[in-house]
Amino acid sequence: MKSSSPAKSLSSISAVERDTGFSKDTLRVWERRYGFPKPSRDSHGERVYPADQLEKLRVIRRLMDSGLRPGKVMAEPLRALNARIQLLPERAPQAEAEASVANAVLRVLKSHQLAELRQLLSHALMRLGLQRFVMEVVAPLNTLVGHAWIDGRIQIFEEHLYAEQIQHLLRQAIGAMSPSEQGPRVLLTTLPGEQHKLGLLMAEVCLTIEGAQCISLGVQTPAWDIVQAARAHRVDIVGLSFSQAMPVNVARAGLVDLRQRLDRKIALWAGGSLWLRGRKNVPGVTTMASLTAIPGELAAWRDIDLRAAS
Amino acid sequence: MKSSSPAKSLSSISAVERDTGFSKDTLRVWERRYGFPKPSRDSHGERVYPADQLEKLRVIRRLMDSGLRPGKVMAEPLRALNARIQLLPERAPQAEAEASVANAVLRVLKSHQLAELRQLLSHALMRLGLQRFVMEVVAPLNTLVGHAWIDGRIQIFEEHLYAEQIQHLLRQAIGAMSPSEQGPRVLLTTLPGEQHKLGLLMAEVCLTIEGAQCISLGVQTPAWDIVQAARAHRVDIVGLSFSQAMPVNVARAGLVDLRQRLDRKIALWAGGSLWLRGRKNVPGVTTMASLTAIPGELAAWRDIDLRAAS
DNA sequence: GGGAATAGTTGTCCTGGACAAAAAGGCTTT
DNA sequence: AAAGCCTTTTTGTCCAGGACAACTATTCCC
Repeated sequence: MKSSSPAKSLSSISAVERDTGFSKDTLRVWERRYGFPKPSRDSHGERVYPADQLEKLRVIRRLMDSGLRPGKVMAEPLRALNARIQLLPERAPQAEAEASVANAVLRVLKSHQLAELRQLLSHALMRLGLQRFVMEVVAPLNTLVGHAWIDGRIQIFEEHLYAEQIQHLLRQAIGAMSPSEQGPRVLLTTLPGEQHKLGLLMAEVCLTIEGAQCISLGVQTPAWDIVQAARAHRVDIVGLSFSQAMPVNVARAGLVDLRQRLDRKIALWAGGSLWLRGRKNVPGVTTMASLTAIPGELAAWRDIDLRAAS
Repeated sequence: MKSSSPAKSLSSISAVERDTGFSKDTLRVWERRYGFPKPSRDSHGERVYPADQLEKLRVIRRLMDSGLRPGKVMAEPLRALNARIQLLPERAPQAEAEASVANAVLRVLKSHQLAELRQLLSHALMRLGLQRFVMEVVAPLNTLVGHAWIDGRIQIFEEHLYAEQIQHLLRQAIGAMSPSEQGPRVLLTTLPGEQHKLGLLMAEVCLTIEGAQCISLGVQTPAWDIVQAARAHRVDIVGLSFSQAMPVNVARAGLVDLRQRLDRKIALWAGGSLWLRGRKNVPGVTTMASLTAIPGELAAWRDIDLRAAS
């Protein structure tokens, strides 16, 4: 459908930055190097981006998130870029039962029926129980939804809506559990730059089920404040969540820094899908690629703690 | 308690941008014009900001938010700026009872007793009811906590913990309300750059109480995606939340842009504490400085809608 | 085949200049 | 005193083009 609006929408460089997430510096240097985007200029000589270039930039964003480099894609016409998206490696399907739930969620998400989405998710929660729901449905769904966005099968706002609903569900579940009084005290948060909240919430669910006392600070707490909070709340463990979005070396540097400043007695755990790749461990930090590792690590911690106390 | 800053905490210009909200361009031009901030340079010649300058920048942010201009404050030493802050008209909490709740929350927050904090908040919620709790306790508390952070009376992690607890409470409350089937459909989110979620949640509570159907996308949705979502979900109203953290002109530019792209029939509402200052309205956008304005605006919308239908 | 060295790619930071939008100040008129 | 209008000052954002470290791809050698 060709938009019938006669007014051609033009965007300033800051509007493009807001919409695409590419910084002004990046947009300017691309223009210099690759000749795209090539905005026209207004009377003051400032860049003015037409709508079609903005659209191409959005496609480029998707391709880059799937690993392509700008030099390759910038020169190609929009048609070729769309073809490339089709060729992206297909996702490996999950196990049978969970795959059907996941696909149903994706379908409902695309049909924009909020009530159905809520019902579907809470029904799965009831059927499987909280722990299995988180580990077998939510965790795979997160990556599935992420990939579906790159493929263009769903849009950003649909991903946002999904994340919001899951958050609602998990928070209610956490609230319904009575907080333990005796398990290890765990401080949960992410480092600055890591915005993904779902990983944190899933970890909180699993930890609480296993009898830990969770103190969540939400996302993006600077290292120094984590140290302060750990001291103030006298926690036993500091747990950090990392998504794929964060560069491995940034994460690693943050962990080394934090480990150095944190009291030796406090355990430092790093979880999240980031640790699927990159095998090198940070000394003094326990990394977990999956939520399923949590019960085992908690048991190990209890064991060590018991021995230290005796 | 004036906590000593981390021994040698140095920040890059992008870290300062993230922490203070002042753009890199602004920070550089201030250095050129006023001689402050005056970062040292690393081996590459790149700016490196010491912690005390960052602290002064945060105080400046607070003073500018209350109307002072940079030329005035930049030259003064930190001591004088803190004195100025004392003179600012502190927004008096509404009534006696709520003020005592607010102070109690602040005190418990600083004593790091999570259980007491939870109990205090949920007790206030029970006593006042959801609507009064949100309007008379949570809203003033948000600004109080924000100010206390700038003044150094509480630390970042304490603010994070507060926000996290409120979020838990409000989400549970929203989940407990049965969604309406017939009220106006409202899409809720924030523009990129605005990370504060509490304002959004408070709005969702008030709107749901008044019988609207809320569809929340969480924070930071690009304008283009808001337009797509509004169309897909056939909403009547798009509601955006803005905190003090966002520069007024950035917010205004975003609203103008969005209003232009959004279907004329869809109402655009902008709420949040940002609109306390800055009186000029954006044409075609309804701005609300307080949650208390929501019922009235909803009634007005229903009135107009009824008339349009007949 | 694996690992190290080399060559290309890419985002962010730098300087210093320019200018429009907004605010303040001065002045006259109701 | 309040309201309007003009001038001056203040202030944030944009521009160009250069530099460079961090990253990725490729080649070469064992």
